[in-house]
Amino acid sequence: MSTAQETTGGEVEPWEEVTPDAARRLLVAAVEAFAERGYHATTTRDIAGRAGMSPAALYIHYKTKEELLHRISRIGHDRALDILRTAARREGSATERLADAVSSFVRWHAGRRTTARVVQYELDALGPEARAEIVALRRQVDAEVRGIIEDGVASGEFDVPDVKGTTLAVLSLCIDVARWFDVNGPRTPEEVGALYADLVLRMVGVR
Amino acid sequence: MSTAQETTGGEVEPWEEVTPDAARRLLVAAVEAFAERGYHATTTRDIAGRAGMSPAALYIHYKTKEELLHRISRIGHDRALDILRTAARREGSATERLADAVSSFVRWHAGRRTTARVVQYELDALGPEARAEIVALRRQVDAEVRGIIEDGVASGEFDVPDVKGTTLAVLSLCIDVARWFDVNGPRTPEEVGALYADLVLRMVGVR
DNA sequence: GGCTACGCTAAGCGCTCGCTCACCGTCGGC
DNA sequence: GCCGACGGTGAGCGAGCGCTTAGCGTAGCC
Repeated sequence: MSTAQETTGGEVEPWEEVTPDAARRLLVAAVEAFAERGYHATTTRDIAGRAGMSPAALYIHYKTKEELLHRISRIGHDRALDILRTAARREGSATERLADAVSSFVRWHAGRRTTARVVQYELDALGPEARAEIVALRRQVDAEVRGIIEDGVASGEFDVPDVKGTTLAVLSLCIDVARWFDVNGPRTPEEVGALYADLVLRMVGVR
Repeated sequence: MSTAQETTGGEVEPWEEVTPDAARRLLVAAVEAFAERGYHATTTRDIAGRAGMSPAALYIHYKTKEELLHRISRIGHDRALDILRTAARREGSATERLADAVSSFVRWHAGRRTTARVVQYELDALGPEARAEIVALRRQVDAEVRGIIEDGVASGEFDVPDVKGTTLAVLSLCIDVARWFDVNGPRTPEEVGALYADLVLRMVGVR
């Protein structure tokens, strides 16, 4: 069942949209470094070193260290939003769509934990304009999940007194997976996804 | 309904165990700075400045910047564990104790969000020995919550197929409050605590 | 009133940071 | 075979970092 190219930790790296090759290698190195130590504790020398280049090479492909974070955050949020949209807009009951959304969203946060960690926890390191752009994407993420829950309430599948609060809690639960998930731990991303889908269905009152 | 001394954001600051006064002022300043910008992005000059002192004054009371983080983390974890222990060991059904534990734990993460943020998200900035000490406290936190859930399963109050996984999810949900809670937002810590207690009872299958 | 102890400051050390610049090897087009 | 474009390097700049040190004001004790 193995597919495509794999890298550290068995994660597939789909940064194919980043070209040329050297720019992608730098970006992947930055994702790893930011995830491990955080944006502010990561040096440009460390990033360049992981990519097998001299410190100056970074500035051929990126204007600043912050631009690297911005690009990573943008691509990561696009991917996260894409995952939720796919689940939200497929055919099926609200129950099925919510379970699908949560399990795939969680699988992403667990399986691609390094990326998710940077995407979810390094937002504050962005400047005002870049952050505003990302915050707009996050509002769309919220809207997709809220939409499914509203559908389930309308159809009578769900029993949810506080739709906005429950949406927040569901997303919060999924996002925090990126903080605690351990690639070498006892659970696979698929197992966590299934467990969380079940827990979330309970939260919305599916009997 | 206002009580005691208040500081920025309406939070009560109970750092009374930290003496002398200058050391406490520095520590409170560090909590605010670490919460706002993160440990690595905070300078010792910034901390001292917030406390109304020169940069060198910090080193009269603390050996290093890391010692400040260690003290904050230690006191914060002690407080968090204390909150959970109190709820876990009171009289009452597992349902009542779990609801109490979650609502008070969440109230702390929301109401004292700056402290909680440092405690929960700056762990990696500690050195190996300090981190090991804190990790031991976190295992006790986990054990308290798992204990209540196990009690509920044993008494037939709860229906939980995966106790360890559910414990993890419950704690994760509560902890993540420190990431998103907004003091100027529409919800009070009490409201979030009540909402989350309800959601968690649903997660453990209380009808 | 002299003396010590203590809390604090001004100045600055050594270092590392993000980033720049002058230069170089390679490779396709003519 | 020459040339420009491109992707890369080595060296290093100015700034800001964590932290130190010499010295100063004040309060308490004899």
